[in-house]
Amino acid sequence: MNSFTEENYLKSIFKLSQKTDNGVSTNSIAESLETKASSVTDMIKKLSDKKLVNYKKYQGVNLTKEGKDIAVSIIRNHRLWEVFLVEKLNFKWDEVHDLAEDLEHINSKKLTNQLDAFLEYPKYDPHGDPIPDKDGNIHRHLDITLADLKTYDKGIVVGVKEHSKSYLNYLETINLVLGTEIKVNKIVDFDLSMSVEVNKKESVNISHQASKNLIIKKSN
Amino acid sequence: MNSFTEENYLKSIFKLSQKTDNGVSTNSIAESLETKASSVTDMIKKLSDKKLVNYKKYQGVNLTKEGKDIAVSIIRNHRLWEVFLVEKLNFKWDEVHDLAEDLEHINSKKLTNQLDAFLEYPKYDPHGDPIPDKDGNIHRHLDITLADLKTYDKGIVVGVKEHSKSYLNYLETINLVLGTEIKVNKIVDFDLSMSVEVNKKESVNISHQASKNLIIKKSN
DNA sequence: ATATATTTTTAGACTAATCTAAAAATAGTT
DNA sequence: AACTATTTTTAGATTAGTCTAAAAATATAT
Ligand SMILES: [Mn+2]
Ligand SMILES: [Mn+2]
Ligand SMILES: [Mn+2]
Ligand SMILES: [Mn+2]
Repeated sequence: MNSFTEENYLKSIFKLSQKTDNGVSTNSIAESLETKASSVTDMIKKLSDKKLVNYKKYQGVNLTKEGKDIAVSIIRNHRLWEVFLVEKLNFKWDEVHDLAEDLEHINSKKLTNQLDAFLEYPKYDPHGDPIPDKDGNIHRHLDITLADLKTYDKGIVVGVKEHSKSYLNYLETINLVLGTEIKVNKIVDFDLSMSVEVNKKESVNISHQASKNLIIKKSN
Repeated sequence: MNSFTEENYLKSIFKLSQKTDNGVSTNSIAESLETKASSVTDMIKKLSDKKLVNYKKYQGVNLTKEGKDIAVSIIRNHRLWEVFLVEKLNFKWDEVHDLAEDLEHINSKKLTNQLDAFLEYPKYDPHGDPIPDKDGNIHRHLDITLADLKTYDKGIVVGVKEHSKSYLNYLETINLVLGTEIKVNKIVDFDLSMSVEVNKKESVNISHQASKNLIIKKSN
């Protein structure tokens, strides 16, 4: 089987490959895994020997079908466990990621599928990220953020692009959790900060930094 | 923190120390972990440096308070996860041990305690083994096995001393699962095999090998 | 008490994953 | 096209955990 380390590389390469058309660069992997480029090169060779990535020196890597399947199944595990922790064990959405990083490596198709059934086949995790189904299909949200909206646009909060505790905590204090209805009341052209109506009540001020990480489903 | 490997050594030493009054021998650890004595010696030194075991060369080891606490918490995790898998995810009692071997190393007090609460504070795991509570207290069954009973003794199956798939499967085929009422009808003095009445109905024949691994609570 | 058998430890080597420092390849700039 | 900067790879070392083979300590038997 594959080690935890190998699985983390595959997951990282999968996520990075969605942000680029070319191969995934050695440095970008190193950065995302907080390791050194030389370590990445070594691991890439290993994954290449195992036919989990396609690799030509200096050209970056791409996942093979098999490598991608493994990556997606780990992401599926991660997000299902996050749902479990929040829905069944009363964790908050800002507390589950690190635990899921460990739990995602428990390798059992039966466990994953039974957990999925137990949770009644959730489509999204506590951060709005889509959960790949049994066959690896992922239904992504349209990539519209609060920062993309115009004055008087309305919508519903459906996800976050930034998963740090501080950001999630902040959102909670201003009531911008998943499912919240919002309406843009004003956009300050100087710094692109916004005044946003939350659940038809209070207006809150939100920086561009914050608004561009909040995924919205426009509601007309 | 401690690695998976260190945790497995601690767990193994804890279990072995319950079967002996002296220190736990290097060879017994090696056997239980399916490794070599030389590897055990190395690891013991490491655990000793970390003050998790007391060790004098050639004298065997004993857990320190801290080492014991870690071992017990891992056993607590293991057994809670087994309950979860059986009660919530519809696993059979012979399918859960290997998964629990991995899950037990997920290290989070909060996770463990929330899981315990979610399962409504179970006292025993699917094999009848006692689950240590939050403070590490373990309420063991009296160590009476079916093989200890006399003719016409009655009792209830409350646990197993052997956890192999083949034994658990066999018990299921003859309906000797946890909670089953039994009565000893006959003991063959030649091979100590028994004829046992199960749930006041069928009588089954059981070898000594099988009966001495079944833990019974005598019912008068 | 001495010889023999068993257990435990040491010595030295191997693998996976990592690192630093240096070399090689690629990309960007004048 | 030539120089410079950046990225990637290589070379060599390190650490955790393991192994085999041999040495040392302890236990058992005569
Ligand atoms: Mn996460
Ligand atoms: Mn998530
Ligand atoms: Mn078990
Ligand atoms: Mn058990």
